[in-house]
Amino acid sequence: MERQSEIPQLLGDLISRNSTKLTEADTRLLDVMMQDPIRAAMENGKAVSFRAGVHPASAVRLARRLGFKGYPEFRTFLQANLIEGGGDFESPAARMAARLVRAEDGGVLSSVLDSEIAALQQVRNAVSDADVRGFSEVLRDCRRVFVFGRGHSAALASLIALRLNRSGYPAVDLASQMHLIAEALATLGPGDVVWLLAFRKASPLIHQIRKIAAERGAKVLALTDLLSARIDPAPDRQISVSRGEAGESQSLVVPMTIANAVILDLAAIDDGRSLRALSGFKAFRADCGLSPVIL
Amino acid sequence: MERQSEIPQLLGDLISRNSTKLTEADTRLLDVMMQDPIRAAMENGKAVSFRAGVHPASAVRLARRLGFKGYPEFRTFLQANLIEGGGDFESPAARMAARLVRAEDGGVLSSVLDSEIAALQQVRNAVSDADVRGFSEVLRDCRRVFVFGRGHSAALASLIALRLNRSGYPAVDLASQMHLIAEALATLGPGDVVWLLAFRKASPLIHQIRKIAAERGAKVLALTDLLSARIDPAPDRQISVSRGEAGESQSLVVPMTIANAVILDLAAIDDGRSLRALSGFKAFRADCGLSPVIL
DNA sequence: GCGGCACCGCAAGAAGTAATGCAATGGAAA
DNA sequence: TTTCCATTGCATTACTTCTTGCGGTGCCGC
Repeated sequence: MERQSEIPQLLGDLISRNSTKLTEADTRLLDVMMQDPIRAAMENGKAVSFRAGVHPASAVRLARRLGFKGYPEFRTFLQANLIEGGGDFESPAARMAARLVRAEDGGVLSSVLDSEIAALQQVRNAVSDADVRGFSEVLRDCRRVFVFGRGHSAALASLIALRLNRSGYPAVDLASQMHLIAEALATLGPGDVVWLLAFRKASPLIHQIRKIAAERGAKVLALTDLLSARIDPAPDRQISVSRGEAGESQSLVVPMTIANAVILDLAAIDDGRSLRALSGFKAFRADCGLSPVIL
Repeated sequence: MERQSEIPQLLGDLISRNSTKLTEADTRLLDVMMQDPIRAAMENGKAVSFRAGVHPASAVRLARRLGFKGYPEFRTFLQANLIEGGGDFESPAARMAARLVRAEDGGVLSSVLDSEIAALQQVRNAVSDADVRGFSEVLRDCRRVFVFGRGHSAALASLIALRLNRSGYPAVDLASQMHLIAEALATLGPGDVVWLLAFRKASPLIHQIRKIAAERGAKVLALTDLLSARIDPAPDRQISVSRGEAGESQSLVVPMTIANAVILDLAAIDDGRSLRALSGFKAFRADCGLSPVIL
């Protein structure tokens, strides 16, 4: 099949090449397709031809006329066009291949960078601004925050608690207070928020804490990967991100970035509370009289 | 079907709503879908399940578990989500416009992602594989590691210490042991390594610790940004990176990624020591008899 | 260690989609 | 006007995709 050697890169190209032999029905079909290429690439021949007001058989014949073996092959072409042309959306396979090539000639660093960047790119698809806003709204309206994570997530939990405190939101890192955890949970009530972090394996403690929060009417935020997404009862707000490539990514880059976005968004919706607290903290540190060694 | 009155606007939403009943196969499928929602919306159940490495039947069952009548209805939902909400793959121009609109009305997430990705890209120019290797070699040949960071860096320090320990390198996070810091430093000697972390403002403690390490013949690694790069006397190895735009990027993404690269590189040059320790740790956790609540 | 339970893959059957032979319509040339 | 040809729509056939009952397997609680 010589078409392979000269696959038109665009639908428009393809049309102009064959414009002489196009019929009335073909035109109607292509018109509909050009108006909404996304739908065209997703729908099946029957649906497209219905929208074009022609018989499904015409869609098949158009595909063949354009040089494809059948309609499915035509649709595959449309899809490939969209995905490739889409800029950020290389196919995962292509991305993986690129990474392997780079990993071969480069060292560890560039391959780590590649995989972190790819993971961050994927966040665009997996997490919406509404998700972030959901978290920040809950935080804005709460009295106290308890952050909890075990293992690697513990580091992230302490960072989140630190940043929330500096933004004027009373936050406690439960993991660093394990010996006081019962006391902390005992005072939990409506108006409090528990922010859970779980990756790769949700600690049983996570579930117990979630249960206690439910009983006491505290809200629950959960930032997890898909492996740890099962929390019962479901958190009030949850953001689940892909755990990335098959490789055991130990990285906290993605969740940390999401947490950063939440805290930044919080500052955008709390009428200056965060900003005031931050500058207050700065001033305090400057002239509190404490030794700089301690700070 | 009452689902119609409350159709979740996003796949993520839908996952968190049903997160409790998701199975292993479901997770694999959703993972693949989240990584490339466009493909997922276009492909049929068979293709998606193949990419996820599960049986097509699992795709159907996932769809039903999520509340759809069957897989086709699930795919229709995915498509609808993309068309109205995402705009993730309109023409490049349209996408750019959409991004601007989103950024204007507060799309914090994507701007955070952009700046983190840009910061990671810069690392390629600022840090070489030789720098990474320099760190990992020092770590490989040392007896003990002391990691130190204040403020935000403290979270990173604890993460580094945790990972080094799991890799079989005795490491202590000094910041979490502030009350014992004198005792720890008192035993410092040749063969020990101090890994310093400093960003935006090097704590005076950093300099004192560096001085003590010099007197006692311990090696010093420093991971800093350019503002905190002046440590006297100079560390044995130092990596200085820009943490992103001039804006007050509080993010630890860049240093964390470099630390990850170092630890990964360490595993590549220590003849299996890291790998053995990691699998040893895994085995220990599995049958040490300790309550999983603690771990 | 033994039942009970949930999950997964398999494979047969059901549903839906695509392809093709055939007849009807409409237009152009003889 | 008649004939021929292209194109469309319909209906049937062929094919792909989806669904579902069944048996094997692993895990948890007893």
